Amino acid sequence: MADRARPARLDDVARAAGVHVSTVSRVINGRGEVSVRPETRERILTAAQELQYRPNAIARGLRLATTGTLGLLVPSLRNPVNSPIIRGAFDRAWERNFVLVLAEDTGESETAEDAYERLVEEGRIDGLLIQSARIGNPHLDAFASGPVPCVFMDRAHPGSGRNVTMRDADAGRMVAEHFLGLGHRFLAHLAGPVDLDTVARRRDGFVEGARARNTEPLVVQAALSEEAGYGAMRGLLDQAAAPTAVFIANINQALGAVAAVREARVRVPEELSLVCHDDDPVCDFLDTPITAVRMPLHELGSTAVDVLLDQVGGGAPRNVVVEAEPELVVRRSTGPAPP
Amino acid sequence: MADRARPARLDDVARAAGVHVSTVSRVINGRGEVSVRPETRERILTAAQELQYRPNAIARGLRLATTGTLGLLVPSLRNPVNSPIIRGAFDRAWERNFVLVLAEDTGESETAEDAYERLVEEGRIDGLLIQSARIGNPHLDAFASGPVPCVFMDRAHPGSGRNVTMRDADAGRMVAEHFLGLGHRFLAHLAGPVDLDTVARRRDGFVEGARARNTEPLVVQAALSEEAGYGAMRGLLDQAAAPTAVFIANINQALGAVAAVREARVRVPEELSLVCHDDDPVCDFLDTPITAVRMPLHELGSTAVDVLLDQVGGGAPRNVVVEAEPELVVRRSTGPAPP
DNA sequence: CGTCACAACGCAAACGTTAGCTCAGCCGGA
DNA sequence: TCCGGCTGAGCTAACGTTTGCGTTGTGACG
Repeated sequence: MADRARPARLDDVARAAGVHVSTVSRVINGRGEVSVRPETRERILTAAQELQYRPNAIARGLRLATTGTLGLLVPSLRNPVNSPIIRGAFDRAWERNFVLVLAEDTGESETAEDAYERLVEEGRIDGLLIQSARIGNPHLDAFASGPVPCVFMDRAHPGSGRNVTMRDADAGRMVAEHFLGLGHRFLAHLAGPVDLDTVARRRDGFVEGARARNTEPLVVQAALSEEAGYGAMRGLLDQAAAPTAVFIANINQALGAVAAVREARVRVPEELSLVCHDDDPVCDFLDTPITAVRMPLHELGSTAVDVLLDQVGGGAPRNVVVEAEPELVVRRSTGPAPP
Repeated sequence: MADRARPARLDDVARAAGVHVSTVSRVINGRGEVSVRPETRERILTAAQELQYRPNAIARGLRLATTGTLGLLVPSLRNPVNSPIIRGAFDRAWERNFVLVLAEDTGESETAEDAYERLVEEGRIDGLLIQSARIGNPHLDAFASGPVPCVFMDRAHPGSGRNVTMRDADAGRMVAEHFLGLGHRFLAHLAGPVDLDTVARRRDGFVEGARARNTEPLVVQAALSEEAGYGAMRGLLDQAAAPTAVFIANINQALGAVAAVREARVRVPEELSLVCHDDDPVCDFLDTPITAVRMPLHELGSTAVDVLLDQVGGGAPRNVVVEAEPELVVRRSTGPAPP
């Protein structure tokens, strides 16, 4: 019914209100201090309303050299941990009147550079969020010094001076203290690849927390996958003196580890306490629901957007650690140390 | 080092090559049949290369009234089922030289219309993908008849004539046949809300498959949540004559249902066989890994993009069912019927 | 009554592309 | 030799906004 045929332009509104386009423009996005008669303003506003006028973002983008769009480069749309971050970023961006375009860095050949070309060099975005940058990507520095502001979230890009991270060390420390408080003395950490700074910080916090009470935890490394978690946990259980409490680096490892524990018929939490980093809906529905540390992922996304927009607005790049504390969600996989 | 200060424009390339901008434009995105001397063409091309020229997407968008951008409206970034769809859409869009902007319809107040305004009415996108539209949204018809093409994926919008769906009925039928093949005679389906067409088709296929062998399955409805799955499964188990095989509508329900089964100390698959719709990494890591039907979600996303771009290119809207067959991933939760 | 300041708007040039039209040469054929 | 057609470009007007500047008209003030 409504003549959707051609969306109304500034000119249409101007004609309808009997004024010039420039006046309409000023009234519509003037911040109040435009000198225009109240009566004229009213006329313009109602005309705009009736014609359902919406400013064309593309034309405005061309004129203002700013698109109202942010890019989000994610390592994998597969990993469920990403969604709260994406969501957090999306929500805040939306709130602040920006839209988000997606790009995926699958790690294959040149996908990151391809994304960079398509988004940054073609002028589609005002700022770029890089989530968990693939470490060692030689183009990262180029991104950081490129024509549009960018911010690295979760995994930092060392030396870039524009990282938004979480209190990973506190998470590790928190888990260590939880274990120690339950009387455990032989702790272990199933760590991920420690060239990931986020993984390294978790480990450091855990180790530090244990040492503060004169305990040296065992640390083993494994990839962040189910298979690796399975293998690493088997290794731990086969030891002469097996640990009584294990902190697992992420949910995927944890799923594998739990399978290994089940296979070995070790009882949780009577004989072994488990904590997993990254809370996930699944944690609630394993045979024994697993205690997990919930990171402020949503806040990570939203503050990353804030920090980025600060840069877009002309602010200097800076490193930020999101304030929110990691939270330990205690379920049934942790209990007092065996006697 | 490279003077990122100001990205090269068409004009810069023209000056460098000693020709007019229009010639550069023609050479750069001409499809070959432009009449220009090979020598000139060469000169332009190398100049563009040296200046690292990239066409400005915004300016081009304004001129061509086409943005090279597609919108993706998703119901929730939380639901993990969405990610393969998003990924599929993203991949194909990227392949076909489109970028994807995200919008979330949280279901609160006016988020869908808000997204519509920001994306469609402000002219940011050339087409809109609507994933699992919230049923009953009064604006859906407006979307369908709006100024930019749109396509509904997964959940159809009845009568819109632009739905991309999967072979849901075949999925249901396949599960029924699997059960029947194992000798089960008392089947049940834990269905979702059947006002969702996708849920209804699954159910119909299941029922039909059972009836084809003269068995009338029990169908109960519950919300697509863990709690509802838990409750519904309790109800089934409490029955005088409990079913020996249950087809569960989605992964969330399944997690709740599995918890109920565990609590009731019913052995799977000895006493009860379970199949869950929607395969998920979790399925592998439950105490007894659960047989699931894997839907071609990635294909759903990619063909939705194809169908949409067809419309964008001027093609008439149409309904499409993605060809790929649902696949039954047999795990340990299904076995022969108890004697 | 002349001048001046200021309010209230119009004009036009940009932003970077693209495409229809124009136009100068040049070659071939009558 | 003249004309027509073709090749290889250039010119220019858009696309829809924004904004610095120019131009009116009005009231106040000396």
